[in-house]
Amino acid sequence: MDRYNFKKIEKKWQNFWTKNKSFKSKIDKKLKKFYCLEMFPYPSGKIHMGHVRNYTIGDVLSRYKALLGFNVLHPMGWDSFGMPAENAAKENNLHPKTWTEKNISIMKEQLQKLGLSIDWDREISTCTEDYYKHQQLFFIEMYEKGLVYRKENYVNWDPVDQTVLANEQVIDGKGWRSGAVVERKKLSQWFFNISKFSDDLLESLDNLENWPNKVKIMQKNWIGKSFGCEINFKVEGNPSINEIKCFTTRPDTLFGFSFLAVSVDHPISKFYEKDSKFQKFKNDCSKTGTTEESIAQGEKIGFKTELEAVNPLNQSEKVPVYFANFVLMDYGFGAVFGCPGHDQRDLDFALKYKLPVKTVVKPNEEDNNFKVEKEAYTGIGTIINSDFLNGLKVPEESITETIKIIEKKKLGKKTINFRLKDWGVSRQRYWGCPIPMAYDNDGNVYPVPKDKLPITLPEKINLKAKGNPLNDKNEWRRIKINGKECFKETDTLDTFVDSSWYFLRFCSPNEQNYGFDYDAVNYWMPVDQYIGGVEHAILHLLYSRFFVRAITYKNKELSLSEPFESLFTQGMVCHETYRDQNNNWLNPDDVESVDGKIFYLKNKPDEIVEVGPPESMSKSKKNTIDPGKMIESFGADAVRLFILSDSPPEKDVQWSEQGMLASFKFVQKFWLLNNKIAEKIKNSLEKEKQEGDEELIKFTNRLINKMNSNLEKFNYNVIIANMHETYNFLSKALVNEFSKSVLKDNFRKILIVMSPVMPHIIHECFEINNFDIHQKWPSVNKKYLEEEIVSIVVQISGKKRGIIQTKKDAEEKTIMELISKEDRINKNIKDKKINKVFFVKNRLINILIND
RNA sequence: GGGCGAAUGGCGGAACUGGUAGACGCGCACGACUCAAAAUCGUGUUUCGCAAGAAGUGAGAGUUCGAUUCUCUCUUCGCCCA
Repeated sequence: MDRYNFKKIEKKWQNFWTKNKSFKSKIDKKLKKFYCLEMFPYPSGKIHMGHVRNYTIGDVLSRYKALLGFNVLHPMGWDSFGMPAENAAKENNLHPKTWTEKNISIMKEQLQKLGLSIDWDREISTCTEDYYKHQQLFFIEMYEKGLVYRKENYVNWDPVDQTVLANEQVIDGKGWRSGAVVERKKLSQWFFNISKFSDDLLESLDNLENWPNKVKIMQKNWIGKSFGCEINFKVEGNPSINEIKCFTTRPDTLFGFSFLAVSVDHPISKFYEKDSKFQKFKNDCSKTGTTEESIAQGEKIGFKTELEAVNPLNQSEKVPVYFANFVLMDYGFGAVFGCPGHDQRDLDFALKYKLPVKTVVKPNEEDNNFKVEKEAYTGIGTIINSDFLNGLKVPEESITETIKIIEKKKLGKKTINFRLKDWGVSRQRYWGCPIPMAYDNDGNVYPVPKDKLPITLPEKINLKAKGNPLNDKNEWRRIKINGKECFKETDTLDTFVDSSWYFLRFCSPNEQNYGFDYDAVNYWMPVDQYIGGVEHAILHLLYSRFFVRAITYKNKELSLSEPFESLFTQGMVCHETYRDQNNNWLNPDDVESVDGKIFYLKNKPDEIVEVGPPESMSKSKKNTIDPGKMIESFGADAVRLFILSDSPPEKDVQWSEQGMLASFKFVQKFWLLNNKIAEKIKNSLEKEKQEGDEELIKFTNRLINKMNSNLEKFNYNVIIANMHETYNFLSKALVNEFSKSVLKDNFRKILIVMSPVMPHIIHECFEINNFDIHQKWPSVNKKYLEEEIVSIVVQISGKKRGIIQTKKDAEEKTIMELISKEDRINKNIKDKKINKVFFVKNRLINILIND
């Protein structure tokens, strides 16, 4: 018998699927829909193993649901705007569009070689005018609904890339791509008013029952709702400044007040603008980034004013007022009261400027002489040294009680504060969606009229210019609005905007007049299963949730609250790392080993290679495996099989050459088995009953049952184990004779349940056996799940002493009789007094004896 | 520092709702086929022990007739936030 020629057969079925548009999805209101979506890729060049894992998981689910009779939508597209295209363009003198399109065609071909059940007629690419023109209309609509605004804001400025960075793009105070130290810079920026929905975004998390808990917790922390109180501090020293308003979550520590710190952008700063020392200080502050992390870790610096703030709970106490770099204007009111005893940041500041440290909370196990010295105490405890607040339990009682007192004395009021800030969407980049706004010569802002949309990107561009290349395009910038000469906005949108609604576009990708067709979205949405990496747990998912709210806001035509009904976050694909004697990273291809213990450079046994622990595959560590090569050498079915086999999908999986080979062998073995069975079916006689029938029917039903529950629970690694079990069973069972129809029918069912994982070979098997290739998922006959003979575990005083085979549903008495006949078990009980017997039907008997 | 999660053979990992721990795969060992090797097939493989048996799911306690599973404390690791 021939070896299985995966190249020929995989190609054959991929062509078949393409030609017949086998995965084309159409709205059919009679059918139950299932929208399966994996996070779409950035077209960076070639697909990587992470993609293979992500899309294989989604494909198994899609094929399974389709076999179950769902109307499945399984689309694919490209998140194709973004900086890498611009960077690559600079390096290679290629236009970002050319570079992107080339990558898309390579990656699309690779994905097709994986045999994914994707409706390619719905392919979208966010960098095309056909996509982003709708996004511009959304922007205008959001502007009209008051969800978009412009404000001056500090941004993380990367001086090398000449761009604004989002907080998460700043790592250890440096730009994630350039590595340059990030500066603060004030720019006019466009913002989405995401904080308008803070409460809704938070509360609705509870309804997302099929989201991983950890993702919900991360989002909750990110939104960061906190209760606190705003307090008005009386200020003396300057007749123009009477009061400074602060937000605090810890009003209960007011008696520990030893300074008041305000942001350099606080309204009172205007009184100091002429002060050259203040100017210098302000300048120094701009060297710290704007992330919470860089503020927490950076040096705390202050600028002392002549002002004094009065402690509202103790009018006789006055403390100095500082400008400080760790206070941000966009949190609270740009002012905080300093309590060094119970806030580490405040303590660092107080120690530096020799301000008093007052202890007003003690841990429960300490006495009233407890004193804070080098470390602020932020834990639970009791209020001390605080006059009428003394004795209150920290934190709940002390905070609520203090707020009550403050409100009663009309010094401030209870407030809710969110950590979530509005979403700054302006990027000083060429390769993004142009923001459809314009300015006249006086700086007035106009939305681009809808009939002048879309604003398309100019094709010819000089990317080598510093800063935003669109700034130089004077001709392109001109636009007439209401007869007035205006200039287009040159900033483009954050690419997170592109991916915040692509799942809507997939519902009606060819709709020309609007971003989506209402009927289509009302039918397909929400996404029933969203699958992707946990690294997008916060931003992408939060932004998408916001976007759905923004679109449905003041819009009665769409009833959609959440974009993603269920979420599955898959683990990463890891590989060992290798380094040579000079500490250079090495490719797995350049390394070999005879015994699997000692590794050396290929063909150079003298050059020993250092083996590091498995880490997420990355180009920088060179521990990547190219999926294209793997598919080339082993075939798509084998690669799909392996990527699912070794670990549960939500956990990291380690790439293993041996595991890959084992999966390849399995496909080969299965082919031989299929041919044997095909032969056997042909030669079997149609008899009433044959010796192997019963066992085969039982096995098949159990297999389907296991497959059902493992598929529903995403235990895809166990499914592969079930497939191996099936092989082992069948190859042994073949010595028996079967009745023709029984063998045929059961083998057909077995093939169906294996088809989601290895669709190519199974379709070939269908064909060889003359089975229809359009099958339905088989149902389980529960009758065959039950055993007539069961094994009962016999425990004596909790210890396993033996196993007894008996008829199903046997009573305790019967079992005891059987035990008395089994010497090996009985010797443990005879002559002993039986205290008690625990009996679990069909499972176990536990006999407690007196020793 | 805070939050979340994990820990099972030489390795990756199974185990329903508390009821036979180690499914399945890798590796390893032995055997068959072969002049030989590869490939393939078969058998075995938690540890200690010749065996009977004993121990065993990161460590320690608790609940229970019975705990990988539930509770508490600790250790280590991972992820996220700071």
